[in-house]
Amino acid sequence: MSSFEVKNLKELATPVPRGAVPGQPCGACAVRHMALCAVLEPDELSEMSSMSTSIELCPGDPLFDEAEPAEHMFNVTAGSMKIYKLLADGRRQVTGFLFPGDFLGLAHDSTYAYSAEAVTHVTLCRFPRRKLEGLLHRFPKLETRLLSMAGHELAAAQEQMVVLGRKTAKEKIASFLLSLGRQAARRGQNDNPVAVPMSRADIGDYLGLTTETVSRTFTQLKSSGVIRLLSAGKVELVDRDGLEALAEGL
Amino acid sequence: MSSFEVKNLKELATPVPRGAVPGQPCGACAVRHMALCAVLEPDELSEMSSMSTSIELCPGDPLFDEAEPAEHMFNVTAGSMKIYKLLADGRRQVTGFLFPGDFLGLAHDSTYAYSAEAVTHVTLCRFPRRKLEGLLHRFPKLETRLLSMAGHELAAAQEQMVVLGRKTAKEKIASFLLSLGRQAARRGQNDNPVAVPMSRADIGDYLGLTTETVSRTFTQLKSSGVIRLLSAGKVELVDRDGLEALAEGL
DNA sequence: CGCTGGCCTTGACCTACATCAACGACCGCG
DNA sequence: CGCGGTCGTTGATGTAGGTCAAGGCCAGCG
Repeated sequence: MSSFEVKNLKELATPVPRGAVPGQPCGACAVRHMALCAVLEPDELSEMSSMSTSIELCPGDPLFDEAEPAEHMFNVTAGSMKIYKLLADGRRQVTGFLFPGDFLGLAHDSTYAYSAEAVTHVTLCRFPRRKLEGLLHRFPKLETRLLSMAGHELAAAQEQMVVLGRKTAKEKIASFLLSLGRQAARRGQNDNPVAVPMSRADIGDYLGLTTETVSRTFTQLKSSGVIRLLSAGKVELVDRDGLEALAEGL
Repeated sequence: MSSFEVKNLKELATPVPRGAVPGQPCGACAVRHMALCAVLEPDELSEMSSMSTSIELCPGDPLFDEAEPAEHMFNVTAGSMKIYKLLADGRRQVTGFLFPGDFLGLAHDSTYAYSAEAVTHVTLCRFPRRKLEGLLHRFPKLETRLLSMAGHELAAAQEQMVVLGRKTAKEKIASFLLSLGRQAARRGQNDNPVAVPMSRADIGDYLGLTTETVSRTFTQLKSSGVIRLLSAGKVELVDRDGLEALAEGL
């Protein structure tokens, strides 16, 4: 059994409905109700499905790089990804983590505005950009849906600016854990213990901290009893109210 | 002559085409080609115009507050605004500055996700949210346009995350000045010297710094000869290449 | 079954920026 | 014309978090 398949099985072993099984039609997709395509009727869906390809990535695999021509758009169906931007000297800012149902590839000009890379084993639907844009025009409700998703992302981006610009390390980590929990709950997954599939380095690059500070802050929260660090990247939120107070600096 | 009118005259005295004159039809609007309504035909435009009201604000006037029911959407036609979020203890993060042509009021649920306040004297078009949403559905190209504007904002938000999370004070200020210049150029205004209408405190709250650090960094950039501080909130970018190098940390 | 290479954690030290405080410039106002 | 308030600048000092360095833990592999 190859290492790839082991990883795959691990993913599938989680107790939660996962995304599209490659080769299966969209109708069976576990994340359709959260994804862009949630608003489509069966016949419209099959049209959208006919222009999509299923993609799989292993942890660390890049999906695309910043400034590359944006020829595709994607929908995450299982696993988690990170998107990030780099400075010339290698400093990195992770601008978001993506989970099943999330859309990926909105580019305001013809190139990607950020790089995207798999955090866990990931499956995605891939759409040729041009074709999907055509579909958006033929099905305005798809465009409405995308606008609403973009509005969500914009609000999340502004919230993240507050975290980056005005919160302390402890507040940042507390906010991060709560936000992971909320996102998991929205997808109908376990939000306690919450899955933290990304590395300390990724978390640091998301919150504007170093891995050392992330690590220290985790142990600090653990020592004060508001969280417990479990194995396999799970964190138990022991005192959610306390965590919420910490996140707001109260 | 009231102080309000004096301020108004000051605004109008700038050498650049300003926004809508209250009472004038949209057809005469100086920022229409950059605004949401750019894509409408004259008859469609008059329909949109018929649901809009013209609004004026003096510096410091609030337009709406975070968490307030989002009953309107707006289009800035002249002047500049700031949008921001507050933490419980009063820490503030300015998430953006808005200029003529910018759209304002995208709320993902029924309440505003941030507060908005005038920086200079400002004029806006105000649309009832429900009516504008109806128009979006009747004119899908309006929705396409809004989606494209949201994509721009999303890209800008991600760029700002890099600034907040990974740049030093000097890099932040350099990036900020260049970004102000680019935005001014896009609106066809002077980008050198660039207008910096907001206070040091606002800049600090935008960049995740204190007013003291903003001030010190300005004088540092001035001393090293890359900028000159002129009167009336103008900054001359003496060495734009140098500033660009600084902004990227080179 | 011991080696190797990622991650994560912990410790000692340092620095960029915050904080606290004073003061100058400007402006509308009495 | 002198007064008070706001805003910006500058200086002295403090500190949160960065940097540098050393192990610890664990999984995959020879």
